[in-house]
Amino acid sequence: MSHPHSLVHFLRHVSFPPDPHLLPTALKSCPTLPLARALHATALAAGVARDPFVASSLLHTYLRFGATVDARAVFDGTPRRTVVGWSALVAAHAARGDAEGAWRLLGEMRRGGGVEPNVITWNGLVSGLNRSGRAWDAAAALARMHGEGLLRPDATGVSCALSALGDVGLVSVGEQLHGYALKAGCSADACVVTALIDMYGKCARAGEIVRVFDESGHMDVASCNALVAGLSRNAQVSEALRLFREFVGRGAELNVVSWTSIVACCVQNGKDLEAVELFREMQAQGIEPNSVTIPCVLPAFANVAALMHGRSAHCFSLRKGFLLDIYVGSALVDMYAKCGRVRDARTIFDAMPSRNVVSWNAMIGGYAMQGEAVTAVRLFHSMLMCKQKPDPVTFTCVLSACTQAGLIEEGQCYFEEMQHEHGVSPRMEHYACMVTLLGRAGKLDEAYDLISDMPFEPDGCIWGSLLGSCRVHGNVDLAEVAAEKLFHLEPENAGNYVLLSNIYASKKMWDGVNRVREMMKDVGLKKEKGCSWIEIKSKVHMLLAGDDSHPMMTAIIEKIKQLNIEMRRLGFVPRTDFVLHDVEEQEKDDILAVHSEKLAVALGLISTSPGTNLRVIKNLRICGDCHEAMKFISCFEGREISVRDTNRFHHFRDGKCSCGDYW
DNA sequence: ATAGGGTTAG
Repeated sequence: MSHPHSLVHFLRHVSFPPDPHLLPTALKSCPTLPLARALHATALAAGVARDPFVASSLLHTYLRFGATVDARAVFDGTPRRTVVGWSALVAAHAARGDAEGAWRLLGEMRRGGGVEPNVITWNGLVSGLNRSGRAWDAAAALARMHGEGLLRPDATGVSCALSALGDVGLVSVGEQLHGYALKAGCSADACVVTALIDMYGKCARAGEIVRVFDESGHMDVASCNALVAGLSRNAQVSEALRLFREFVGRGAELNVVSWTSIVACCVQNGKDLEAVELFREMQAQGIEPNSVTIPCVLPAFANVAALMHGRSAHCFSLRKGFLLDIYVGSALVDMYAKCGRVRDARTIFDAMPSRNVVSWNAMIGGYAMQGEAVTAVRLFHSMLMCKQKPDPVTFTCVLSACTQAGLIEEGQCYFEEMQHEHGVSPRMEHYACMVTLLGRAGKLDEAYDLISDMPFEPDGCIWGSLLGSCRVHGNVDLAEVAAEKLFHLEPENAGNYVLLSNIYASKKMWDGVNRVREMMKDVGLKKEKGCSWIEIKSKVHMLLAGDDSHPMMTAIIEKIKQLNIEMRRLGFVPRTDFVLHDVEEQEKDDILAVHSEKLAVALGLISTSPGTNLRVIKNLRICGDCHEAMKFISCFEGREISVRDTNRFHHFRDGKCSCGDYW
């Protein structure tokens, strides 16, 4: 039966009536709805459509293609309408999210058909509603099943309902169901245990998930997986890793879902290098990644710019046919864009068989990150032409593109259009983009007015953006306003004090400088550790500011010293004003020397052959001094260097940067 | 005819 087409061909062209024993087999493997209809016509012509086996096959085949009307017509023509057919119809309506239709059928079967629903009918209803995202209806259906007093929900129904409750965060109902499962004696069922772990995990009850798992007392792989996912959701990455290692050690039969879960867990909790390592280990264990694993691991490659790993995931996906998958495609677009290969990203994007809002956002965001604002905006218009509805993320991408390129009127235009033409209310990040857009262009008062008119409380990013712009344009008054808010919102953020101090210093307002310095002594400051990644010969190196643990650190420092001498000789002046002011003047050079992006570039210079391009990723924004230094190094060493900071890409070449120093 | 676990953009 591997060639249904030939079978259909046979059935249509034989000169004697088709065998009712053959039709169900043909229907079972029938690949399309039109062919099913053709087979139905054949059956009618041959007078066998009412044969119980043929009719049942027709019913299920129509339901498989979602053709509920055809299915119902066939069912009504059936001599004896049994609970099996009714159940299938109810489940199909529920699975399409048609709760009302499903309930109507349930009533019809009892009154019109004189058939009582059984536990399978109810379970099918709960399960279908759950899968179609009608969580409330699913919970209500289970409650009613219980309320009817005739049927006790079994493990299947409880599992489905728990799954639905987790999705909408109805933990109190979930707890009641947990209690029912204990009473009904199905709380040890493997599916119920897994569903409980899943439900508690989605409702932020990290303690409960471990308790349920421990009490279950046996190692079911799906429960293990739910546990890892639950811990991941609740940011307990070390606990998840510890348990995963324990499962491996105890010889649990972990599958591709288990490995995908732990990889996803690491990626979602900022442990990119661990994710890369686990992905490698999974394959060493003989578990082959599938089309879910790939989009899980790709962000890890993107975050540390592991282009070679990303490329091999691309090739693997190509061989496996995963490029047809919208998740895989979107994640590849994002990965290439974040590795600075926006053209490769575009190739993937153009070849995708279908695109959703995530795919478009990834591509538009990719251009924005490159500072290719015009292309980003053009693509946004193509998106609208393709009838793809934009979402809040789309506008974050479009507005940030405008910000990078100083497209002020355009940005303001999209900010208006977003609200009035696309019905997207501005969120914090949209205001942050607008404040940056106006502030960079020197329209500080307009930026301040916008903040004042915000319908909700501005956060630290908003005021931080204003403060940064005040630094660029030397506005002390607004800087003091912004800084006061920031000292309140994020008192431990060292950068804010430094910025304000720098603004005072640039105006020679030494009283202000001293005042800020005093404040810094009083509060416990937290500086986020600068961290950069560079991929050299398929290996990703991580370099931390002020950390000398890299095995090649002596050579790296030597290289930086040598570069500093050359820079000095050629008239390059270090921008020491980007350093914290609580550092003695003579130390400033040394502090600057260990910014992580410089360590990464130095390592790249001494580990690759002359002329090789270098790609560095950094967890903070690049500082002005490093920006100048990169320009110099690109020229002096004859290298192309790209640095992706939290904001965008900087491509250094022949002493110039692609951002045109506007950042 | 019904069941539980992993996925992409900012």
